[in-house]
Amino acid sequence: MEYEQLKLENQVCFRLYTAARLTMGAYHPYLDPLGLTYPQYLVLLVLWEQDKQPVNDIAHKLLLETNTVTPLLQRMEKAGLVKRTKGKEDSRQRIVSLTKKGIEMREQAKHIPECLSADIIKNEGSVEEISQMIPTLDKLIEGLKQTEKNP
Amino acid sequence: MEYEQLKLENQVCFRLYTAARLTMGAYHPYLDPLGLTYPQYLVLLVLWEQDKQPVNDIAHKLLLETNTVTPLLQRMEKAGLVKRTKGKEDSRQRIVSLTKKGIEMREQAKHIPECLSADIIKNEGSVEEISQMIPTLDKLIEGLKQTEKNP
DNA sequence: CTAATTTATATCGTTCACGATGCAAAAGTA
DNA sequence: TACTTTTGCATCGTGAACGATATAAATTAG
Repeated sequence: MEYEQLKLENQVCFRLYTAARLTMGAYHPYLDPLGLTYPQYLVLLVLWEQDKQPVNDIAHKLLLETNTVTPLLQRMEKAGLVKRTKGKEDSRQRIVSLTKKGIEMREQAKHIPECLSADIIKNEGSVEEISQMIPTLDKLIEGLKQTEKNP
Repeated sequence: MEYEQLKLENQVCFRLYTAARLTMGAYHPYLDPLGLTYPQYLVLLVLWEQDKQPVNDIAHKLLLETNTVTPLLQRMEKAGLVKRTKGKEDSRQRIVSLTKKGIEMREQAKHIPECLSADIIKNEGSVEEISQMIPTLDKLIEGLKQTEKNP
């Protein structure tokens, strides 16, 4: 068959795309009550590890463009989760810091990872098997990061 | 450490999310010249396997909602790739069929899968290793599909 | 020290992705 | 047959994601 490789069934990328979407969906039961979206949750993960970071650092850690992160942070500021202040040394920078609400949310989010693990176990597929993908995904991501740069 | 599990580094989901985004980005060099986006390419994959399908079938195969697929198809119709006609038996249905342009594009897209494989090989990480994720991703997707249904 | 360049962020336009809602056709029920 | 429910698709609003472009501050070059 000449077009065998164009079959959906044979495509890893489609699976990645779908798995990522459905996974984000699996967060809904836990993030909705907190009024968070998944990308907003990711920003909080970054800030919980280290508060007071410029936009660029956050974007870099999430492998996102700043023009994605900026509106995200604006919405999070409006929601009272973070504040954005001008950098002191470099006044081009916007330093993003957690508000009291943003800090406190960590406590409420503490159990989300294990809840998700439990959900995944419940519906077939072990967490171990999924964790085994980590090194491969990391290599894939690392490779694709390079591809972006080299035309 | 109490919040160890909230570290970005320990999260499979973030890797899936990132890998999926970067992978879609890797399609750009091949899809842009054809004037296609990745989801539009996916719709074409579905239609190339079987022409003349109702919106629902396409959405179901891509695991998307119809309210995502409908505007997608409207844009593809405007681009002259598909046409949408009322179903004969069930007039609620919209049957999506390939135009001449949509059919011919298959020939131009034929080599995209191998191009992508080549790109991935080039930047570290073998295709074999990535293909090994397929069964796990399939189980994960199957599990998450169930989770959607059961509250 | 002025001019050109780079950097950090923001804005805009387009395309997904999806929950909520609407609507008309079909199917099921009384 | 009339009525209710379900189904298939569309519309609307919101939040990403990102290319292109803009702007101001910092850096570098001359």
